[in-house]
Amino acid sequence: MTDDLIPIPTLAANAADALPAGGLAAQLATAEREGRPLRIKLGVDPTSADIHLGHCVVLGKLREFQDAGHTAVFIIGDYTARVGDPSQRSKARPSVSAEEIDANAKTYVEQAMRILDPERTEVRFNGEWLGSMKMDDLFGLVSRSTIARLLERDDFAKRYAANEAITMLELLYPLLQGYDSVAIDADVEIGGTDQLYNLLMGRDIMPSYGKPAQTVMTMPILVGTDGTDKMSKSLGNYIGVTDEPADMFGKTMSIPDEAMPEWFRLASGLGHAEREAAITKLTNGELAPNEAKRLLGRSVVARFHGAEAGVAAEQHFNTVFKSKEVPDDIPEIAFGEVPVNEDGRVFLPGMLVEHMGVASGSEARRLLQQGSVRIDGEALDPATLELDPAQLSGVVLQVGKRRFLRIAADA
RNA sequence: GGAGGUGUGCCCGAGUGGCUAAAGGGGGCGGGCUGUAAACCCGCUGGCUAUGCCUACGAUGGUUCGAAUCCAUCCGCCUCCA
Repeated sequence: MTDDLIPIPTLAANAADALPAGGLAAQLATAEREGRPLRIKLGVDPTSADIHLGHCVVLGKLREFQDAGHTAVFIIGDYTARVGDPSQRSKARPSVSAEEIDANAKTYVEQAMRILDPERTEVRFNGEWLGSMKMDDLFGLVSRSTIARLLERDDFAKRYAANEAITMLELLYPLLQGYDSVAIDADVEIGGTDQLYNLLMGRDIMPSYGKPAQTVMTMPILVGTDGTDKMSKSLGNYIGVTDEPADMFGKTMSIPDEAMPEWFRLASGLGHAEREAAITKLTNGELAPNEAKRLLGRSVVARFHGAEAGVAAEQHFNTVFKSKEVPDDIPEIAFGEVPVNEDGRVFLPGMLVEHMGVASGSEARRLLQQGSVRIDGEALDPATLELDPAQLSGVVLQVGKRRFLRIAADA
């Protein structure tokens, strides 16, 4: 990854790979000499609206390039989203409607700008060139590859071997994505390691369109909060960029210790030197695991909500989980909002569903039976289904460890 | 055009006529423990103001006292041969 003559200090430091060897270094040197920023491509498919820490790995890398003076070309695959990237489809590919795609694209860009520098970002939609592509051009494009070449791709090969369906459309996907690089004159393309094949396809076809082949950089895939699977919304092991600070911190605390180094490198948002220092200290015992994880949690929160929010989130965590006390910043309702039935009593399952985010009355009954409903810290008798409203005046109602509701006193 | 496979709860997956709100696992939730919303242990896990009632095994319609299980038709998904 590093050239003997031209070292790349940090841009490739946490990357999984940068191809071809020395390619990036040469480009950086040329850019420097000519005073021209490189065009760094990142393509995303807006198949889901919200982005999470996993997406932020590549976005963060893109930001690093921006900070080094280069131009980010952020491609929204509004057109390719209709095809569906096969690498994201191990089983059923959720088909997304055009309206959804547009809506997703909007929030996606919005959220990505929390990481990227808008001043140095060019946002493009690939429908711009793919949507108007003529049959002739498409034929020209598809003739640049072969079935054998496409089937080299690992997940195609696996699915083919496992007798799973591969549609023609999916087969086309890498070519379309590769064409994006032609359309926007990419110098470098960034993506997750799962995108390697697609990135290389862009590199492959560019010369035949008379463009210099892009170099590619892949970033490792971030594991989710469970520490095993790739972070994804559908697995529920994610931290969303719009999550509340307390949630971000808590979810970070829940990752397995073994995942910490990787999270420092890919998710913390810390600079190269800082994150490596933390990992070293963690490894040699200078930094206790608990402290390391707290640092990680603060860093993650700080990345999206600012440093003070990171500290506050840690304090909130201490209150709720260490001292098991009621935090200050909890939702509150007026006494009049407490639902009362014809007999003038409070039906607890209804109350919990209405105000505490419990999924159903049956679920609420279960929680009551398990003794997880508390009033001012005191567990309710499992048999209790109804209460006198007066018993809820000016109390804190709690379900489980982290759902709280303050009820104002009766006036 | 022909042959075959398959469709079960959030997911995977057992179940070939009653004991099935449906084994087992995962996930989730709750409790305990803990530096931790980790690991581990235990419990719960369709809905309904509820000692009962309703809905549920791709869909519809049948057979039967009784169906996820049998029959018919249809729909979806997958593979192979041509």
